[in-house]
Amino acid sequence: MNIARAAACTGLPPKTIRYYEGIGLIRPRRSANGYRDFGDADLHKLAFLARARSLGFTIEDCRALLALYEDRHRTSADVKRVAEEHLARVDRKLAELESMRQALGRLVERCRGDERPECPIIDGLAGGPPAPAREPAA
Amino acid sequence: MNIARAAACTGLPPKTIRYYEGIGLIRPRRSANGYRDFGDADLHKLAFLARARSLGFTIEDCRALLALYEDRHRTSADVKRVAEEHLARVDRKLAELESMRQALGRLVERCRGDERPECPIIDGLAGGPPAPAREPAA
DNA sequence: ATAGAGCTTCCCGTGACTGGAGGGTCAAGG
DNA sequence: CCTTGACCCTCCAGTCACGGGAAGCTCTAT
Repeated sequence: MNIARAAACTGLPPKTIRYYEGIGLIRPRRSANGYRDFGDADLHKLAFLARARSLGFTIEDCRALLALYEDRHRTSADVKRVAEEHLARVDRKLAELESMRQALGRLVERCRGDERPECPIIDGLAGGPPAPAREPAA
Repeated sequence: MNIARAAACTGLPPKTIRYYEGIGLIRPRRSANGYRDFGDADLHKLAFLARARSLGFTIEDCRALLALYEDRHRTSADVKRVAEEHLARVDRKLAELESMRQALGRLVERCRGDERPECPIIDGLAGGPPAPAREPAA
């Protein structure tokens, strides 16, 4: 199977598949004409990679997970450790994004968005105090 | 004020400050010896940039926001538009991360993490059906 | 005079691709 | 047999927002 069909099967762009080969994640055979020739095992690995990437695993995580996928003597503890570390990263990122979202939301909320220049967003960024929501600090 | 002190004042690393000058966000004067010399206006801009970046605005957003910050004829609508677009990006990213977190959490939860090779995480990545939480699909 | 800290510029590397140039291969149609 | 167009190949450069480090100049204190 050539690269376009492998791409269609796995949902990965051809460029990405070539990239994965370049960094050693897969090793498809080559036809006599030099074209890549993907077998079932390659397709399974590519689909595996596509799912792992869609869950946010890094390429290096994927490399480790693929090795575990192919190792019949793995332990589920090994797999779980990789996944839990990633989960922790995702949770940290989520917390960071949520705090951004909140701060940003507060600023946007208080901006009238009219034709005048006064703007709590600019003021907030310029370092004015966070400014209370309603009361002008009795 | 030299770069190390400007860095201390704004919380930005010297490297980042040089980078911001490189891409035209700030234009500090130069002393006779060629050292950068930061004035109050530069420090304000740097602090502004630090806050905007910490809210996740891209460098190009920051460029636009700085221009609005310095434009006394801006309208708050202009500012709000930039902020709302960013807010929308943050919300999309949050939704994406939350869905990742959920899928990932489901897999991790179901993995016993013991010494045996059977692993719902690997199975999930390998494309086994999502597999119901408890019931084996009556 | 010298040591050490601080400043300068310049270039390379990051992650995970994506776009494009330049060129070989294949199948169909004239 | 030749051409056209759709494939395929490799290699290089760019993305984003910096960070590391080299090579070299300047300042301060001893």
